[in-house]
Amino acid sequence: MSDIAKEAGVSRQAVYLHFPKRVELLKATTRFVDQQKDIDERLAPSRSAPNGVARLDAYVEAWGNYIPEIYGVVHAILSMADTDAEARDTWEDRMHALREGCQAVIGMLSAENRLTGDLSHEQAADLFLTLISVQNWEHLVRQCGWSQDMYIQHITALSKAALIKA
Amino acid sequence: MSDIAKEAGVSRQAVYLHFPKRVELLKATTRFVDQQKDIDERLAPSRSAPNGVARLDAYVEAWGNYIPEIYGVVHAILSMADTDAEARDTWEDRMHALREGCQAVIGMLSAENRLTGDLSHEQAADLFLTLISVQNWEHLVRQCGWSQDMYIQHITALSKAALIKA
DNA sequence: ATGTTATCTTTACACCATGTCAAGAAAATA
DNA sequence: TATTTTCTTGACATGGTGTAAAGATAACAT
Repeated sequence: MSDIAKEAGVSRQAVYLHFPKRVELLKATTRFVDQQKDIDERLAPSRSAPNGVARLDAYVEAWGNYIPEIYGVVHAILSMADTDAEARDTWEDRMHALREGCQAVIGMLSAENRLTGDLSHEQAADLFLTLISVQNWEHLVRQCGWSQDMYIQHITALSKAALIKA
Repeated sequence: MSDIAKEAGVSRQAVYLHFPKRVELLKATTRFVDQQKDIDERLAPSRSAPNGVARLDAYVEAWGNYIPEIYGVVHAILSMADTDAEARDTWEDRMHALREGCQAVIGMLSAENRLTGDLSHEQAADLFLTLISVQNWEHLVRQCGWSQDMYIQHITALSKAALIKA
């Protein structure tokens, strides 16, 4: 909080005046970034995709390329989630929103009879959500040094392998 | 540290006497658990597997079933890794050891010409390591409520889909 | 059994981050 | 110009990590 105040050229207490708790500041930051980077517009191609496979492609690409934009604040929230219930809730909200996108992909695949047989819709969403998690991005891109393109390409392939009927 | 001392029926300072820093205690705990639960023995079936696919199966099963045994202390180390360089090193050491197992699987698959063509050995190890990460276990088993069996089964299938030639 | 050493307890303190509180200055607004 | 909002300054509470020193207790060796 001190560092942020300093960076903003304002006193530490002024920050607390606007954001009583650390987690409030982080929540407000995500709201701001989501609006600034226009997450909704980025997801539009997925929503208007003509079929399940195209929808999956567009979804992984949109979300996967959004992760680096929000990684900083997401990481901060995630590191609070162990001890702070509100941080946990904030993260769960986002995961819930992301899961809805996953379910839309899965529903479309299922309607086209292209969903793999060995998964319920719930399990498929769990697995899809796991594959596109921030943690996996962090590992591949930040730890292993993969390029953003390589990441998108392989996570897409993996998601298809997991969800789509052979 | 207070809680641990209390649980151990000893003063807080007695703990600091044996483990000067929090991270030392966690490192010692992992060493102890590894020895107690005999991680080496658990991985033996993978090392003696007759072929790459069997080795992959055995590796995912051994490690995947080991994760819940060490999750507590691993989580504690991981949550320190952001701020503590030694915690980061400790975790990297373990990841390095895990990666060697991944590389053994990949090397064997490659020797049998069963490794997928669109991945270098390094990339294959990165991807394999990502799939069997503690974070993915955490998400599927703890968050989504998957059974240990279901987790092993699907992560194994996913690893095969990612690594093995069609 | 006695002296020595290692271990543990008690108490106190330093440091740092989060969060609170109150008084007054500065800025915006009516 | 009066009022309200915002910001600053400085002080304090809390909780966790880590340090330091003095004395108690246990284990051990001769």
